[in-house]
Amino acid sequence: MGRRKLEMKEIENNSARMVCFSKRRSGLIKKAKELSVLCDVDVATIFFSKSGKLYQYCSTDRTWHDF
Amino acid sequence: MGRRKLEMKEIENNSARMVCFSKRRSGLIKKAKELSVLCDVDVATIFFSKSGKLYQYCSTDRTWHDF
DNA sequence: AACTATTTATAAGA
DNA sequence: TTCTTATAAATAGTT
Repeated sequence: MGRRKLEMKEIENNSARMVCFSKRRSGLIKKAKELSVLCDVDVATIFFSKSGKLYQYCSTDRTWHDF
Repeated sequence: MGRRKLEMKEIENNSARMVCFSKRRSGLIKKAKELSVLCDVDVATIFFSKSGKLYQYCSTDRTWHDF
């Protein structure tokens, strides 16, 4: 979607890649929430970013524990 | 999207709910793959279905091990 | 952080 | 259940 069709390869420009990550990450989580509600399914999603950050989403809203 | 806007609550009809789960699950995984490629991020997603089935996707394509 | 032109996802229908 | 298509939703580039 969007003004132009994107080629499916890494976005070279740093800020453009970060913006894309932010937008698509929230889009994916929105979809996960919808799927969870519509189909009564639990969904967990984890993102490991290039910069070493970890983002996680879980539809059951459980607390997260590391080892 | 689609012919009509869906209300955000569990789909009561069993076959309709299963069809929706199947479609949206593959849609979500497609989005996860795209995000992974475009933003050079690893993504893992796990679905726990009502019937007890577990579906998982990971962009790094690692093998899956249970405890 | 908003907007909007377009592309994409998908709910119903075939 | 697989394919189609009308419509809703996501989002790339812009402001």
